[in-house]
Amino acid sequence: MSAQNPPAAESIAEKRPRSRRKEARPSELTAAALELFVEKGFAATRLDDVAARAGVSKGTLYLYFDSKEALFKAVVEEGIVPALAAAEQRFAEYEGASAVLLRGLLLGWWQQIGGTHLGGIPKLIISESRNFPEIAQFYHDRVISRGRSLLRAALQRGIASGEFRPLDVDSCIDVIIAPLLMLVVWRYSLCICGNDIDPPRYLDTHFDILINGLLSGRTETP
Amino acid sequence: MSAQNPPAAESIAEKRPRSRRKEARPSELTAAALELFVEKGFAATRLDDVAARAGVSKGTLYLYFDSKEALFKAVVEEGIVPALAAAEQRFAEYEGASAVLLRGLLLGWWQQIGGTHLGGIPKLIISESRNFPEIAQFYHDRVISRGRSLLRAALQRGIASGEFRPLDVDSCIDVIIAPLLMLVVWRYSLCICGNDIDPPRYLDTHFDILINGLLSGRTETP
Amino acid sequence: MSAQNPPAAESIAEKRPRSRRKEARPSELTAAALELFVEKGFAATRLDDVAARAGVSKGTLYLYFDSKEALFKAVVEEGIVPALAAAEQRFAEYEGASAVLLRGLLLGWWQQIGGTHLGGIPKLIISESRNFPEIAQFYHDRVISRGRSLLRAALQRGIASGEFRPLDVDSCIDVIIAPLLMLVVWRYSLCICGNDIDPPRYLDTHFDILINGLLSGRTETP
Amino acid sequence: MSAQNPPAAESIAEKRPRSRRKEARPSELTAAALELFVEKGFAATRLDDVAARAGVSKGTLYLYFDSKEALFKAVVEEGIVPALAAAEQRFAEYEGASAVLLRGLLLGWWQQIGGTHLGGIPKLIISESRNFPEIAQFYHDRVISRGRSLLRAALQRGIASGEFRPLDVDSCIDVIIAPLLMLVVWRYSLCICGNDIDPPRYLDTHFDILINGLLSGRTETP
DNA sequence: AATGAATGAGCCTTCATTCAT
DNA sequence: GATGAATGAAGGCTCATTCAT
Repeated sequence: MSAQNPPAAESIAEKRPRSRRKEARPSELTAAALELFVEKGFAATRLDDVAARAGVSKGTLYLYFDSKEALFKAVVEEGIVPALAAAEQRFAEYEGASAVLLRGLLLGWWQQIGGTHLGGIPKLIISESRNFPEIAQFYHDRVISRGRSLLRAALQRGIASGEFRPLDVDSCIDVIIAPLLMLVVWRYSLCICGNDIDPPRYLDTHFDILINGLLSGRTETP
Repeated sequence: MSAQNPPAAESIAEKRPRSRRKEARPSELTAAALELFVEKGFAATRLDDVAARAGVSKGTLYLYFDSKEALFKAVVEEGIVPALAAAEQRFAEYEGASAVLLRGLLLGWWQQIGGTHLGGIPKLIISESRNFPEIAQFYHDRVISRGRSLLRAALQRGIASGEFRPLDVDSCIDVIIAPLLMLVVWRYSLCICGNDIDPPRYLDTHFDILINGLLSGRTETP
Repeated sequence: MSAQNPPAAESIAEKRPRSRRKEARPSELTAAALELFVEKGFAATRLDDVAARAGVSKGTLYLYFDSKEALFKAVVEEGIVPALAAAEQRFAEYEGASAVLLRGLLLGWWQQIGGTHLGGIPKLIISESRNFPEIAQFYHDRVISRGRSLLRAALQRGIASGEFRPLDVDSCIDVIIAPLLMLVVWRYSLCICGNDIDPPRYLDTHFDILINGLLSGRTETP
Repeated sequence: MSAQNPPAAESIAEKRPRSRRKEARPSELTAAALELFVEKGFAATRLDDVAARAGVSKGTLYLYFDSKEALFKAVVEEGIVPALAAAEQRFAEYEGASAVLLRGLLLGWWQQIGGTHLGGIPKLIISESRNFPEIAQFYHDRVISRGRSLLRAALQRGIASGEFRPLDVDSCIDVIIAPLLMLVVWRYSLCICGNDIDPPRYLDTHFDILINGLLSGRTETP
C-alpha cells in the first residue's frame, strides 16, 4: 500500500483478479474446452472438467456460454474461423502458378490448423456430427462450405489458365481434401496404436500425386 | 431329453429354435449392436435399444458380453475381418496391369465394404478409438495393417514393372486410402448437413488423379 | 413350503417382493407423490423425496413415469377422475328434487375429494397452474370441464322443472363451486395460521344460502 | 454538504436523484418484485429478473433485503395493508340498507383490489403459504382477520335490523368471501386454459344468490 | 438360459447468495 | 452504496449394470 511495501509485480497482477479475468475469461474457457473436446470428444467431455481445467466453478461456464453446445461453437468460431479467413486473404492476394497456389493453400491449412492442436476439431466434428446435427450444420456452414469455395476457386483458376486438366471440379475438391482430413483423423484416432504417419512426407506424396494428376499433359512431374 | 421323457409336442417345437437360438444369439446381438453403433456411435447407443432390436431382454446381453465395451469389441471383431479376408483372396488371384489391379482393389473395397453397411465400422473405429485404445489397437493389427500390406504389394508390383513412378510407397498407401476412408466417414457423418457426395463420380475422379499421378510420365491417363 | 413350515403370512408376502411389487408399484409411487405434492406443491417436490417416501430409488420412478409431470398427471388420473366418474354415475341414476340432487353432488364432492387428502390437488392446481400450464390444461380438460358439465346439468334440470329461478347458469356454476374450492384452498394454505373453518357448518351455510338463493321465490327454505 | 465545500455542478445534479433514489429504492424493488411474484409465483421468480426490472444489479437487492424470502415479506406488507385500510374507511362512513352496504363492500373490494393488479397478492399468499407459514401468519393477522371483522359487522348489522335471516355469521363470512377470492384465484391461475369468467356477470350472480339467500323470507328478490 | 425390475452414480443446467472491487 | 463475477448446492433425468425370480 505504501512505498515501503511495494507489492511484487505478480502481486499487482493478482490484485485485480476479477477485472483482469473478466476479459480473459471467455478465451480461458474455450482454451480449456478445446483441449478436452479434442481429448475426449464432445459427448464425453464433462463441463465439470472444463471448468476445473480453466480453474473456475462449473457455474461460471454458464456466465459466458448458454450451453455445452454454445461453448463448442465458440471454440470453433474462435479457433478455426480466423485461420480460414486468413487463408481467404492470402488467396485473394496471390498471383502466380495455380499449382503453387494450391500447394500453398493445403500446406497453409496444415501449418495453421491440421498440424496444430486445432486439428482435433475436424476430427471431432466427424466423430460427433451424427449425434449432434446442429453442431455439424454449424461447422458445415461456417467452415466446410467456405473452405470448399476457396479450393473451387483455386481449381477453376488453374483450369481456366490451362494449367490443370478440365476435371470435375466438385469431386476434385473432395478428393483433394480427403488426404488432409485423413491426416488429422489419423493423428487423433488410430495414431494411438503406434502406426505413425510422417506428415511432411505424407503431404509431399499427396501433393506429388495430386499435382501430377491435375496438370495438363506434359513431360515429367517436377 | 431321453426317449423315456418325450417332451410334449410344443416343447419339441420350441426346442429346435431355442437351441439354434442359443448358438446364434451372440451374432444376433452383435448384428443388432452393429446397426446401432453405426447409427448413433458408441456412447449414444443404449443397451436397451440393442436388446430391443435383437428381441431379447437387456439382462440377456450380459449373459454373452461382460460390458458395453466387450460388446463393442465383439462387433468389430465379427464384422470386419471376414470382409478383409475376402479382399485378400481376390488380390491373390489377379493377374494383369497394376493400374487395373489397383483400381480393382479400391473399387472392390467400395463394393464389398465401404458402400455396404459395413462401411460404418471404419467410421466407428475412427470416432471411438480415442476412448477405446484397445479397440483401436485391435483394429489396427487385424485390419489396417493387413489392408496396407495388400496395397503395398500392389504398388510395389507396379513400380517393379516400371508401370508406376518410383514413389515413397508407404506414404502412397495412406494417400490412396484416404479418399476412400473419407468417403465412408462422410457418408456416416457430415452427409447429414445436405452436402452430398456422389460416390461413383468421386471415385472416378480419385482414380483419375491417382492413376495419372502414379503412372510413369507419358501420353494420357488410361 | 411343507405343512411343517408354514411361512407366516407376511413371510409369504415378502417372498415375492419383486413380482408382488410390480403390480403395486405405480400406485405406491403415486401415493407417495400425492402426499408430497400436496405437502409442498409441484415445483418444490423433489423426485428424490418421492422415491424415498415410496422406498425406491430415484431411477425407479422413471420406470413407471416419463417425467415429473407425467407422475403428477397419474396422481390426478388415479385420485380424482374415478371420484368424478362415480359422481356422474350417481347423477345419471338420480330421481328426485333438484335441490336435493345439487346438495348431494356438492356434499359428495366434499366427502370423496375435498374432505380427503385428495383435496390438496385442486389447491395444488390453483397454485401451480401459472408455471405449469400443461398441467393446468390437463386438469381443466379432465376434471374441471367434466365437473362443470355435471353442475350445469343439475341446474338446468332444476330450472326446467321450475324448481330453481332462471339464473345465468354458467355464472351460477362458478359461484356454486367457489365456496367449495375455497374450502380446500383454505385447508391447504391459510389454515396453517390457526384460523380453522368448521367444514360441516360452513357447508351447511353455503347450501342454505345457495338453495335459498336458487329456489323460485316462496315461503321459507326447505 | 456545507457552503464551504460546494460540490461541483455535476455532483449536485447527481446528488438529488441519488439521495432520492436511496429512499425510493426499497419500494422500487418491491414493486418490481410484486409484478414478478404475481406473474410467476415465488419459486419461479428469479432475483436476476427482479433486479433487472428494477433497473439495479442483483447484488443491490441484498443491500436492502436479507434474502428472497425477506423480499417476499416486504412485498406483501407494503402492497396489501394500505388497500385494506381504505376499505375500512369507506365502511365506517356508510349509512343505509345492509344489503346495499354488503353489496357495496364486495363490489368495492373488487374495484380497489381484486380487479386491480393487487389481486395477485391474495392468490400469491394462497399459493405460497404452505412453504412460507410465517407469511401466511402475517397475512392472516394483518389482512384476513381485519377483513372478516368488516364483513361480520355488516352481517350483524343486517341481522340486527331484521333485514337478514339469522344465519351463522362466521360461516357466512367465509361463504360470502369465497366467490370473490375464487375470482382472483381464477384470474391468476386457471384462466390460462381458456375458460374465461366474466367478472361483472359472475359478481351479479353471486350478489343475486347471496342477497336472495340472506334476506328474511318474502316475495321476490329486490 | 432368460427376464426385467431396481439401482445409483453421473451429467447438464439453474439460481440464491457472496464478496472483491 | 453499488456492482456483477463467481460460487456451489441442488434437481430432473439417463443408463450401464446387477440380481432375484
